[in-house]
Amino acid sequence: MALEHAIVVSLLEKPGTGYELARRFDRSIGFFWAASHQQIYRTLHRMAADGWVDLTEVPDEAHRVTKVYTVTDAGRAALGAWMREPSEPEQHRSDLGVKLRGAAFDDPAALLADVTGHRDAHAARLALYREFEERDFPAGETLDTPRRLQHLVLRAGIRYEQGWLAWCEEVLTELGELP
Amino acid sequence: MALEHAIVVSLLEKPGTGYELARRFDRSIGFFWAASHQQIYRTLHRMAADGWVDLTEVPDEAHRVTKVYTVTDAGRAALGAWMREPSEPEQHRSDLGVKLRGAAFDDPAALLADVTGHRDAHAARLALYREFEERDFPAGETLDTPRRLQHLVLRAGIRYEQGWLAWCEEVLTELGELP
DNA sequence: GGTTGCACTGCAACTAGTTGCATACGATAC
DNA sequence: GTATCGTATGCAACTAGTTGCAGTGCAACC
Repeated sequence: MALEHAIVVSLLEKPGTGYELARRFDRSIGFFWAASHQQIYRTLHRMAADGWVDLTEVPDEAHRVTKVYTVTDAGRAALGAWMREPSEPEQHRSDLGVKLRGAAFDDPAALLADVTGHRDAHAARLALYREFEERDFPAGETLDTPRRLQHLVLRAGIRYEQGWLAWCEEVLTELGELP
Repeated sequence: MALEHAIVVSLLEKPGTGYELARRFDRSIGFFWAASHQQIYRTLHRMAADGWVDLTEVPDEAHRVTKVYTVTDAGRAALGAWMREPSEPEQHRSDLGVKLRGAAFDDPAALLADVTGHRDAHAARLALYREFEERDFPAGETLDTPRRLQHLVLRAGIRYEQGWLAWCEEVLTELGELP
């Protein structure tokens, strides 16, 4: 499991509240590790109990008390230990894969709408990632280590979306050619 | 959720016992939808209660009673209904992504072993998929509809592994170039 | 003839993730 | 002035998935 670790990394990059974390998980980090706000709040409680994070109650601009979390040395050590452990190769689960095999017992054309939707979603996300790449990691520029690491993560997202997009196109072509 | 649906598809392809299903999920179907035997047994019970499958107790070669499951009309109808529903675009979760961003606060070289392991795992799986493709879907041969659909599913696996493999290589190169 | 291995089924307890709701405050909309 | 929206935190109940264990019975090993 890596939600704890993803939270540690995000808080090392910048301390923040549960709500802020939830928003980061809707964007940057969330592109390779999704989590809902309920999950985040619950995990933060556990992490605080385990001593991975400290919290300070801080009034925000609207004078309401919010809880700002910071990583402790213990949390950082736990991250280091986890980074040195081997992890499982990524495993994909594909609804469309199941549906395609199911289509042998039904009408393959019934899948056109869903595959088209996936293609569009992957295309949109790919476009977004490419924008990030152009904006944050322009070619020919020398980047420092943290930026190069961030770029690598974005590269994974780009390759991932490219792969699915190309596959969706392939499926649409094939489905169109079936009797 | 698609475990029920994946089981329906597998049982439509060929009726079988829970154990046989578990083995199929270790191979073919499992390449795009993993499930443990405990999950499968539990789900089969629920599906039988819901009338999606029928079971007949059949003695195997060793005269022990095993339960062979077959899809009912209701199960088949449920599959058809699900196939017509839109599904979520696939979402990836990557331990390595988290680790790479974490490496900014630690030693990036500590990741070399893990990334190498992922590269090897993806390369091995890609080789396996390519073997399947050459064996079952030789180029230039005309295939019937179910086979073409199966081939498309395998193509997804090939593209997926290619993508991750290329990314791992990219990461290893970059990590080697860091100060 | 005991051990090991595999086919086969399953329970119990756990962790992870989802869904739906509740609450509270300030700002902006109309 | 009240309705609605965004920030912020959280509980409760559920579904999904994992881990560890346990039992039966055949076959083959040696």
